[in-house]
Amino acid sequence: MFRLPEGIRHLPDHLDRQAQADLVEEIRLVVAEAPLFVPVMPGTGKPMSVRMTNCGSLGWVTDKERGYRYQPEHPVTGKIWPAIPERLLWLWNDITAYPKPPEACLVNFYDDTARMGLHQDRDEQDLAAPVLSISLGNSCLFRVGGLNRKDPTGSFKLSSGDVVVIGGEGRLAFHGVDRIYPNTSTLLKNGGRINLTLRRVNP
DNA sequence: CAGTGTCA
DNA sequence: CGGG
Repeated sequence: MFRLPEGIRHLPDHLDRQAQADLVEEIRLVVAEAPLFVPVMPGTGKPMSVRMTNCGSLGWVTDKERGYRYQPEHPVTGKIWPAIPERLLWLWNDITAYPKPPEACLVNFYDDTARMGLHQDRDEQDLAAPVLSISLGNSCLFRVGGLNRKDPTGSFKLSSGDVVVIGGEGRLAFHGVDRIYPNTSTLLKNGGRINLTLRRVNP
């Protein structure tokens, strides 16, 4: 039997179509300034299947030598990240009510074959802050486990406009994306899925 | 022997 | 399955 960890809340269809389209437009501007890059595994340098960028005062990056970390600059252009769009800050306040604003908004782009293996979000110093996840575009199968990699897992579908809050005991739960369902949304004209995750890094 | 990896 |  699998129980979703306490602190992980799925808010289906939280954003209406217009709100989703507005976010996509904002993300287009972010990507124009901070181009998508291919993250690689620490140590091996093996590329991941997603492409990513960030906005905020800090962005999550990874490379072969230095591994996972947050830094103020884009790893390719060396420029500071664009600001987090205001509507995302409103959403963070509305949903989490966390007293400090997010410092990083990780933008993950999944093409229809991309996946994300089970992992924990533990590169943030402030583990008391929740992570807020927003799904745009094609649906995906999202998998959640427990605090240990081998704990039992369960999965559910995430659709465009869904929001997931990952906090409390679920904050360090393993999670990942098993697969993208092609042609399940018309929001992104070139297909794929965008996931935005808002994170507080410093306590 | 793990890995925000891959394949059957 | 197997790089580092």
